[in-house]
Amino acid sequence: MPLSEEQRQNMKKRRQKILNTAVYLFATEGYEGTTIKKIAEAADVSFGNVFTYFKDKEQLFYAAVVEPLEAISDQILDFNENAEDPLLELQEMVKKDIQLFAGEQNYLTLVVQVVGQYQRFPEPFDQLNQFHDHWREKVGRLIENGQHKGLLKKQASMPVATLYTSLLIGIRLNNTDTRYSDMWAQYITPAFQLFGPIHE
Amino acid sequence: MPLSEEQRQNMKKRRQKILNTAVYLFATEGYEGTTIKKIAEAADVSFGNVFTYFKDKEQLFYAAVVEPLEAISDQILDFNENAEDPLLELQEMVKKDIQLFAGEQNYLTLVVQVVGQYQRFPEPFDQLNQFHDHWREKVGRLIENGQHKGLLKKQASMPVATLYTSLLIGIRLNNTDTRYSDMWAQYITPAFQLFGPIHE
DNA sequence: TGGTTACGAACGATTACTCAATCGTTAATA
DNA sequence: TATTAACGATTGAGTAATCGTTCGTAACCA
Repeated sequence: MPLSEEQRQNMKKRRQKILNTAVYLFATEGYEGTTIKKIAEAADVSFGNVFTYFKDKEQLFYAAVVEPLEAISDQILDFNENAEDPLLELQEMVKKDIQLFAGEQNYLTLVVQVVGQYQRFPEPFDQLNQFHDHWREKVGRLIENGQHKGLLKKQASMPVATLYTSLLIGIRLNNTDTRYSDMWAQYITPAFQLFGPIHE
Repeated sequence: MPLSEEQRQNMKKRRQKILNTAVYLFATEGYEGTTIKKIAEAADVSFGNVFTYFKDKEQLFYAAVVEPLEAISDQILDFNENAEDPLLELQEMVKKDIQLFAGEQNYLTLVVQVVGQYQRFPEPFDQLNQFHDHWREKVGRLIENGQHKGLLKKQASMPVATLYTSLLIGIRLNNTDTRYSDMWAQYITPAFQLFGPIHE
């Protein structure tokens, strides 16, 4: 006797609500600081019901770190490393990434925790690390593209790519206020300098 | 009957040992993840003795965040914003800061936690924030110095200064391995690009 | 009625913190 | 110098509260 489609949808929504609440609480109160009781109350769900969707606290944390990553990684990797005009592609990438990082405060705070305490969270850290390597290498190839066309200063590409991703997570860390998203716009031009553009 | 000088020295050492242990454990295991019992064992001190030096866990955490800040802030602020050759001063500053951030893994991981979860730790965050403002403004003045001398590209100085401090904490976050400190050297030159140096 | 989700009281483990007892050192006395 | 009284650092068992997890029961739907 299978469940009705409506019920399966409701359960899916309920699971997602728990997960979103968990992301927020894990991000703002840490792993041990976040209790199942708090999550249940904030998600308007009974205490025991959390365990029907997630085996235990550790698995819930893992899901909170890894599941949102898929949605975000698609946006971050959405640029053409073989662009005809790599300078323009870089500039649009920077603009897009900065806006993205400005918006995603909760989740990125959670990411910062996992990366900062990677010894405590080896499994979710591994997932983040894999994505980070992909990302950095793709950025590195776009930089080399620009260098071959004589539009960027010649220098090792990977350190620059690493500095770029470091810069993004660093800005997120340093800007506690999300509200004034105008502030973020002023970072775009100077951040672009990092790649060593050659102006004629 | 006052304590002898030797005893007061021993107590000072004991306090410092507890504090150093606390920095390490808070950094690697988080606030709630770090128990007084763990700290006492790791510092080779009895459980109850921790409370003779620190009123409670919260005060110990505050001390672990704020006390090392004084030693580090002196090094970070050690540059001349009115230097005759601001380009050279900037370059040396970058080199020094990157080396400093490469070495101080434990404490900076703790800083990342406080900044990332600033709502949970308002008092220590406030201290970090005050120092950060000082630092950024001093860097900003050095940048303006360079711009007035025609050595740096004209642009708003504060966003660049903010990007610089963001970059530093971001590199620390992205490089989990301290051992290969050679790696850090390769960041110096590209990071310097951020300030928009004008080469003739 | 049969089967699955939702619920929350109960359980053992662990937490921060207290406190009465103990230990080590100091300084005055013999 | 040897003895001892006294003071404060040190100790860890004890306390109340809270944690993650389990599980029997209730509620819901096909």
